[in-house]
Amino acid sequence: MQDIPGPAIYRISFYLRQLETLQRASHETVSSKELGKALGYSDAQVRKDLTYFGQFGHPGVGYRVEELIQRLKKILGTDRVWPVVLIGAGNLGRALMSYKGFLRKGFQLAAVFDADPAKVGRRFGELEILPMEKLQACVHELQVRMAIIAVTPEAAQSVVDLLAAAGVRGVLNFSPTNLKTPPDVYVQSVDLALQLEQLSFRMSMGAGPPLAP
Amino acid sequence: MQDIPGPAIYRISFYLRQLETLQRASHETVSSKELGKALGYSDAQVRKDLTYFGQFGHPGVGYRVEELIQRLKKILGTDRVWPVVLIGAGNLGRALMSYKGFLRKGFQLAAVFDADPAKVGRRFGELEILPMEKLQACVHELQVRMAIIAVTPEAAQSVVDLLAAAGVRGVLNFSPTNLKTPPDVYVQSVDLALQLEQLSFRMSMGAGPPLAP
DNA sequence: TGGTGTGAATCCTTTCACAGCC
DNA sequence: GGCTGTGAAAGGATTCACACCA
Repeated sequence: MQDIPGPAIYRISFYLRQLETLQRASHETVSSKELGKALGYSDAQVRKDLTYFGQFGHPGVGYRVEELIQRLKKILGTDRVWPVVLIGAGNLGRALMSYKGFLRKGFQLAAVFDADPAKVGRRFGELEILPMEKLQACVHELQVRMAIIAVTPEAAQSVVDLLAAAGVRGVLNFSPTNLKTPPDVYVQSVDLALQLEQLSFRMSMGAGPPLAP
Repeated sequence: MQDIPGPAIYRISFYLRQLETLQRASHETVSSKELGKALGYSDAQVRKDLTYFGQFGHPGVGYRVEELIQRLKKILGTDRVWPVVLIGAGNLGRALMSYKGFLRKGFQLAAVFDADPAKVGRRFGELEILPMEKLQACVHELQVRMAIIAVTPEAAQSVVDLLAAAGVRGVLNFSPTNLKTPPDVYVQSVDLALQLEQLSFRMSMGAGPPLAP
């Protein structure tokens, strides 16, 4: 597979999300023009993006919704269920524990950990909060490759080090800090307050049209 | 102000975050090289980004941390406190209600709304959950320009329409759906499950280095 | 020496435009 | 007619390299 623009990979997720909406509305096929319009991209952009990964379209017809969904899931690696561990059972962590959207996309919270002894042992639905000492064994046992971090920024680096050592290869980080990892561990960060800051900037500028994402 | 690359605006937020970390560690000045290294950017990138907004550096010295923080805050519009309303008091919404990071960046939750009568009236700390009927009046009264949406994807579009009509100009959307707004309303979306999906993709590809954000 | 600011050059991404297919 | 896939062209963003400054 040659090299694919970073933004295109991001858009693939949006195509999939929109296709699932179309599927619920019983659309059998969709053209690059329709798909693009729904998401604010050009038709050429849609076609180019999709052909980075293969030839999924049918000339004169468009793309078959069901077929394209299956293909994109395979590309994104969500054609199966991934076990995920969550570190940090504070306000945000607990909200993530009961967030339905993860399972819908094929991610299952397998275990939750927290360093605070006061929290360890408490149950939320299926899940009991475990002490950090059990992290390594759990990751090995359940073959966990992905983790979500929702701890304080001060603790985040040491947690990600632990995770990397235990064999985790991908981390979704909600702590507002930059994490250093070996090159074989991929970190995706979401800083909630930073998102509001971006909003504030666009508005201070006079809220024109959205610039590049 | 001429046109600034979209990614650069995003990086400005990261520069600010890193500068605040440096400030806490009592650094007086920082060079573009140091700042870039901490965040994984080149020194040229840092200088180019900053000069889109003005000339903040001191040749031979670097950038003065305190000074640059003030300048960037002004650029991002966070040199003051913005009142923000939150719509949706489900799991995620309640976590956001008590998220400390917002206030630290100059965003204050002014009110919370939910359509569910069972939730209306319940208190969390300072905040009481209000019925949707009070939204319009509240936005006017408190001069609210920004909102956070944490409702179901089905409800999100009608909520954003309400907000736009009430005068809100910026929306941070946590619902996994595409929102249509007039061009003077800016929407910043965060799809939590989509973030995991991106992680899954990178890992399926063999978890190379992070591509463009 | 150590550092910024910046035009020029390079690199990457998106759009255009059209051949080919249903 | 409608639509995809794709090489070529255009448009943006990043890096280079150097003038200039403390």
